[in-house]
Amino acid sequence: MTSTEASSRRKAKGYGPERRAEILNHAMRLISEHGVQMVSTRQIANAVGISQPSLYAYFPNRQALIEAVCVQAFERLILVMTEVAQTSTGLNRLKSLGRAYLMFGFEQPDAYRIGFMIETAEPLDINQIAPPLLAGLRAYGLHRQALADHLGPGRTPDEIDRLAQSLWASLHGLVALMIARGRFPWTDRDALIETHLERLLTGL
Amino acid sequence: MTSTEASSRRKAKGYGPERRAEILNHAMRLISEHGVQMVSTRQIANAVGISQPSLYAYFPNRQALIEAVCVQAFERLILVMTEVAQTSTGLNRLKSLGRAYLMFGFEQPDAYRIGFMIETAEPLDINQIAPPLLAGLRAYGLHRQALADHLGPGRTPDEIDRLAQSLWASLHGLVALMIARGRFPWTDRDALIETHLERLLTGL
DNA sequence: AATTGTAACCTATCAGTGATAGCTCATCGG
DNA sequence: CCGATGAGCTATCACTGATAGGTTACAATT
Repeated sequence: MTSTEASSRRKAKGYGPERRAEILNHAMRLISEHGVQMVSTRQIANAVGISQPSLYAYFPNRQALIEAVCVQAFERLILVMTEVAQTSTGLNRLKSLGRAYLMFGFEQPDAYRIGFMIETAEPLDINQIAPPLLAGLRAYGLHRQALADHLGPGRTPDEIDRLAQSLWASLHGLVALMIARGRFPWTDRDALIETHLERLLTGL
Repeated sequence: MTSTEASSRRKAKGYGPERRAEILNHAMRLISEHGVQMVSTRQIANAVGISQPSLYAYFPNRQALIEAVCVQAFERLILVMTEVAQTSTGLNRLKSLGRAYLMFGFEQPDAYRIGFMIETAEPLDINQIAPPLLAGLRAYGLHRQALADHLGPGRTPDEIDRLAQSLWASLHGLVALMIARGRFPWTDRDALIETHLERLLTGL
């Protein structure tokens, strides 16, 4: 109903970028509905109203399409985190960012899944930087910057990286595990979130 | 070279359980070499020296075969964690368990993926949970018990659950994120592991 | 207004995938 | 020696991601 089949035999030409965005939106919806493994290029093309090979005019292969979907999801988190980062400082900012990150995951599990839980392929070429990695770096960068600001000078970049990545991974772990194992007898979510943040930030 | 092709046109009959184990061993080797997504049922059957449909006499489908491989891997995790749990006590035991858990994830990423990262729509009924998930639950049980032992009496079960789940999620986060985002510029893995364990256990 | 070049789109097809149907023949109890 | 059993096989299915090459819409040029 919502996704109209191609009524005419051939879909009108779409201006490059617009059609690309159209493909991404349909792909994101289908993936969040059925899971990335269950969505084929033919299903995506059919939803858009074009033929399956036409996708390959916009993406070199299926993997690249999936990665482009991930980039969109990252953008949403970056927006939220950027806003939160401007409302506080120091340890409070770090905690608020963490809480915003967790809440984003719980409230928009589909976006979170696509952004952080769908695996990307191993590097084909070391020199080529994949877009999802760049988008992920931006989100992580906000978090790392907040940590660096709180810790103050006198820390090596490597030390900051280790702490930032450990903290980042711990935040991810709670969201990812609660999404992937929603049937597990978790304790009260809000209490668990506060315990998690409290434990992670003590001693910093 | 290592995997002998079927020399005769037809492979001699194998006694059920032995052939099943033979299939699992070849599948485990192929998966560890090429990754679970890159191994087809035909490749597995070819390595064993039987036809591809013959696999379906031992496993209802490919997913069941993969899960059986993971159960083997998980048995090793539980074995390692059980041994570790007996060689130390208190905080050291908790730390050793965490380290063993992390190393398992890094060394058996495919087994880890299926056990902890692939989402399931399975029923809550404990008797119908897929074997790999049960193995994961058993591992969590060892972890929670070690934490309870360390904390000693005077803690409510709910308090123990919150701490155990927060800690477990943090461990999971590091493995899951490093598996799912192998392209991210992580700091030195061993140093990151130690920093992670150190941070998670301070204050307990 | 007709022409032409570009590129967006198509159909047809490929090799490879997981899975099923149905035949064959090795093995063993009688 | 002979049937029954079942482990193994070949043939085939529907579907996947991807490629080759023809077709047509559209804008720019004449």
